[in-house]
Amino acid sequence: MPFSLILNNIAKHIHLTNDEQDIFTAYLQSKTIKRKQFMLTDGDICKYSIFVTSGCLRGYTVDKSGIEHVLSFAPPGWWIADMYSLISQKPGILNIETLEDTEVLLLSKVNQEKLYLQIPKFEHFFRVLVENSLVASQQRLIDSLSLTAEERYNNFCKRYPTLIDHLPQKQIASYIGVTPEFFSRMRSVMVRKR
Amino acid sequence: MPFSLILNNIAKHIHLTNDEQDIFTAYLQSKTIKRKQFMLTDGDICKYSIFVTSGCLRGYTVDKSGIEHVLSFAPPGWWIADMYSLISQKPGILNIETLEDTEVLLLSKVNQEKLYLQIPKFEHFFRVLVENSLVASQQRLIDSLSLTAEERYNNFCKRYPTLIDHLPQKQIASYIGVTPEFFSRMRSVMVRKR
DNA sequence: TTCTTTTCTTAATCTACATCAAGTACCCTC
DNA sequence: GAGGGTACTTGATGTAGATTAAGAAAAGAA
Repeated sequence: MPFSLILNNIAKHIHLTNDEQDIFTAYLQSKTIKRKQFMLTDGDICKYSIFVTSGCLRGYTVDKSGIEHVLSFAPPGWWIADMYSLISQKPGILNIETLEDTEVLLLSKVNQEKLYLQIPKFEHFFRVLVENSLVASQQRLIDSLSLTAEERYNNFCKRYPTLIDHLPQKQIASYIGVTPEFFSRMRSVMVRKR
Repeated sequence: MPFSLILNNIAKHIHLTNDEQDIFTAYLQSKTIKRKQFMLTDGDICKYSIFVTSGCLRGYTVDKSGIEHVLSFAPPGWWIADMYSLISQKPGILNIETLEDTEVLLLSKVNQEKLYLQIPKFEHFFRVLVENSLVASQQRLIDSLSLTAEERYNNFCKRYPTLIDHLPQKQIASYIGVTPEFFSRMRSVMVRKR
């Protein structure tokens, strides 16, 4: 069943009865997307929380000089959305794109709110989820203020071990906040150091 | 009454009966702190969410070169805590210090959890609060990746209009992520531009 | 008040990283 | 297996902001 990953994920934080599991999964919409497709683009209103069951996505913004900044990668078992737009239902600034062929489960904002009313435990689940995102986001902000590019790269390797050999270098460069040229040079220096 | 600010704050998101208000305020602990006192230091386990009723606090980390990085200011009406430590109950990395004589209300983690059980609406309230923090934190990360120091300063002025003339420049410099020297120079250039 | 400490300014020099440019190694697709 | 993107490398030069240093101004403490 395609739901085992998401249900195990939830079971880490709240216990659902079989009936509740059925209610929940009925609210989900399953989707398969080819690589390099957009699930959301700059200016869209974000209507869904996306849960990844296979493949990988990235969320990024484009600044006024046209440079892309990757905010997050979403390998299997992770959620991704434009939180600003999802909450406010105003046009967002995030682009969400598949990096390879990908399967996702969509939970619409409308269904998410029904879920809060029907099964209040989900308020708890999503609160915990958002708390963890907040901690990660704050830590990344601290890192970007206080670490060198090389240290940020080492942190990235720890945080996303499955992604390193699996992702174009320019995407990693964008995530840690340097140009692909500098990233390439930095890596060759790191290899020489050993 | 010292509770009107916090109750109005909550009323923006959930409705509480008079009884519920009483339960809630009974969980709060009121405190007055002189300026330059620490409410939390690096390595402490964070036991409280802090709500500011008057004065001002700042939360900052110190990196390995000894440089301080301000993560947030907390003027009246704002919450502040070391979220990582509060959630995990492990030693945190944040220092929380009063910038002037300050009055706060403390909600202990223990009481917060009792509140979730007794008045489940508070799950909703704190979920929304954390969601908003997450959006702000992500926006600040995007800003730090894509804007110049001058643009970040302009954003700061919009976000914290009450604080600008009221806060030592070095604190603002630390928040936007530059040295006090560079900040001073930048401001004099900005004045000349007009 | 005077003394001490902290904050702010200005200037010279330095560095991590960006930009521009050109070449090389890949895949994909037909 | 030839052509055309896209990804990666390497080098020369440019720049935002850091560092160091020293003096001026402001704010607390006594």
